[in-house]
Amino acid sequence: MTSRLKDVAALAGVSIRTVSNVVSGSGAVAEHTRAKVQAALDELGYRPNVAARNLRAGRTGLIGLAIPELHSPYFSELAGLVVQAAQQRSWTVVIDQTFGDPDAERRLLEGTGGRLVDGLIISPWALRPEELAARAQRTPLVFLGERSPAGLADRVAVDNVAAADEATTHLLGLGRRRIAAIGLQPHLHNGTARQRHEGYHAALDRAGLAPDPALERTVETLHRKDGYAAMSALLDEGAEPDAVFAFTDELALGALHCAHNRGLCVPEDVAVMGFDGIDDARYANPALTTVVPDKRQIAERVLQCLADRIYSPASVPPQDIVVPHHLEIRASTVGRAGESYEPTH
Amino acid sequence: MTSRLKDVAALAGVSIRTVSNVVSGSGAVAEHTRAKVQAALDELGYRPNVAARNLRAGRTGLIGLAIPELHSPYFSELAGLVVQAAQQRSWTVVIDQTFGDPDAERRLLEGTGGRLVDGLIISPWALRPEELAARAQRTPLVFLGERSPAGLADRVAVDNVAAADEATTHLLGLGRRRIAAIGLQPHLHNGTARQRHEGYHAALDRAGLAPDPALERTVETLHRKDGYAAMSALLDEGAEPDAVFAFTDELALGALHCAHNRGLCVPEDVAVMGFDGIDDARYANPALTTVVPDKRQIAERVLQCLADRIYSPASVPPQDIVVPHHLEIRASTVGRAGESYEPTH
DNA sequence: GTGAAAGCGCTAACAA
DNA sequence: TTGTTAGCGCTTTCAC
Repeated sequence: MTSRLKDVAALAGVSIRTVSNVVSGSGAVAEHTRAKVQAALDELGYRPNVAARNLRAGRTGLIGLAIPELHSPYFSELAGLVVQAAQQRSWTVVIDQTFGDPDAERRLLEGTGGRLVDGLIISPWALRPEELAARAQRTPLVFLGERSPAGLADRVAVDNVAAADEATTHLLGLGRRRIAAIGLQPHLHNGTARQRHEGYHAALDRAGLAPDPALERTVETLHRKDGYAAMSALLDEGAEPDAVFAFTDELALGALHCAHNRGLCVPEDVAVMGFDGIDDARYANPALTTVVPDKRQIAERVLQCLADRIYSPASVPPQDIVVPHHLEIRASTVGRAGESYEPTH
Repeated sequence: MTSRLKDVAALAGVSIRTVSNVVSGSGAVAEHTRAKVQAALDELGYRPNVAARNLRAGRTGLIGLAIPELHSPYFSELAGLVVQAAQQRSWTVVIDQTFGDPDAERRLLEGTGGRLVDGLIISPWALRPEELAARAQRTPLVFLGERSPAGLADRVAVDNVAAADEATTHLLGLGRRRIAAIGLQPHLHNGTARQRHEGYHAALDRAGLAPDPALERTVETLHRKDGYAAMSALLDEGAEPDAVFAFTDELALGALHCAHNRGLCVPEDVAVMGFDGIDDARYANPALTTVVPDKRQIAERVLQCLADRIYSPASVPPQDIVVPHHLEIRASTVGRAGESYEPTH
């Protein structure tokens, strides 16, 4: 069943070397010989053995993608794009889920798997910058998304502060004055929540509004249920928000569902917006206004960085790549006008 | 940087064999020696070379997961569970997206990658049963989900006919009589749509209702936008449905969004239900009634099958494993009662 | 244009 | 209990 180069060589009556040349397309082979070898190749249904190849080449052709969870729409969309982009570069992607577990992140950075991958893309979550720094020198590494300290390794992200500022400014522009923020994560050491929080404050500040602690909500994770719970608390505790800026779309969708269950009108009673630009947002009821990072470009740039690190021995200083984003305004903030919005792709 | 067994052996002043024993934990090593070796191991930061190991073992420790697209919630949830379950068995998962492309499916079945994976889990989409059969004999193979012909290889799926019947029966039980079906895919050769269609008919039949072609809608893909378009057409063409059974949750969410945009009340004017039990369904407005396959069990059984095929040379006849499902009844079909439903996890 | 052979790093059969 | 060594299948240098 499993035929090796040797078998093909024997059948074709040539040496192993010649078969190898035919398979790889390298080296010069006489047309006559090539045909003979190809016939043998086909007859035996030869498939190269990757393990042997890798051992020889010192590379595996695999790259790792470490994300908190595949299950969440933002990461699955991103992962899909990374897998696609990697394929174009003849890389195969191995996906690891860290579930926000610091030990899992640590293990991946240390490369426990034993040089399984040629490079690693990681979206850190629970690890402190110092610890990341200490471990970042093994395999080529790129920090992904908005949750990584700059200066340690290449990093690809959107400008979270600016984006959160724009989001908040959009709500302010609609005349909202009691804008809640859902998604603070003071217990985590990634910068995302902090940066979005900062942008939110900056916008309020420019509008001459003082931040109200009663309107700022901490969440444990970024799932819909946390958004739902935060919104419930906000309403129960009489914070009386007239708008909600959720730091992720999932949180926003949870908040939206809560508003719906409470019989509130969105956006009349309370406007809601999210961040991430996931597909669900477009089809929510009402459709959710959100900040959309250019995910395709994120995937592309991340792989570009990795390729540079893997193939170019010359060590360039860590790059900090900022990917564009834009606001997608829908019914959850502008109401009727957006209500009649017909989705297009 | 990259140290090999040989280096460790030299440093510890023992043979390569002893180091190997310490690393793998096999073989008996004197406590004294072990400590010495361990010290050397730590000092050099030794990491085994997987490629070499694989070459030796004749296995790569990788399994492939081929799905239409990672991007869709149903598949990303499933993929997340498969990755997790695989990890417990010390397997690493390589994800491939076929995007419903027959050539991509063909290539994967043929194992173009060259024995990269020890086994393959595939959710076929565009390939005909005959073709699947012809190619199914290379690496151990398990067909995943509801889209695979039985009898060719192991297969894990829910009972689609029964599930669709239950779904339709639920709507009939609410007094609905003009129940539309969204999600027919006569152009595809996978059985899913056909089976759900069959269950839908069976239920109508038992209720003494004749199927109305005007209520049955074909879709090109299973995305939300297709559900949206199908619902639009249904309404525009005056089919006057009082309920919609969408063959997937994504389609249902598209339909729901369309109903919302048209100002229809769900479920008063039209009840909507889906199939797949994705997380978005729970938080839709109104929350979506859906058929929930036990995804965790699907992942578990799929890996079990693969493990059996990979480790047991004895060739058992192909198994056809049916995984349980249940109806999750929410506001999109039962209205107010379910409206006050507070999500719990 | 083709063949012979070394060796990638590891495991395990055989020796001591 | 530990050392020596053959090969896993492939690529590639060196020789013809």
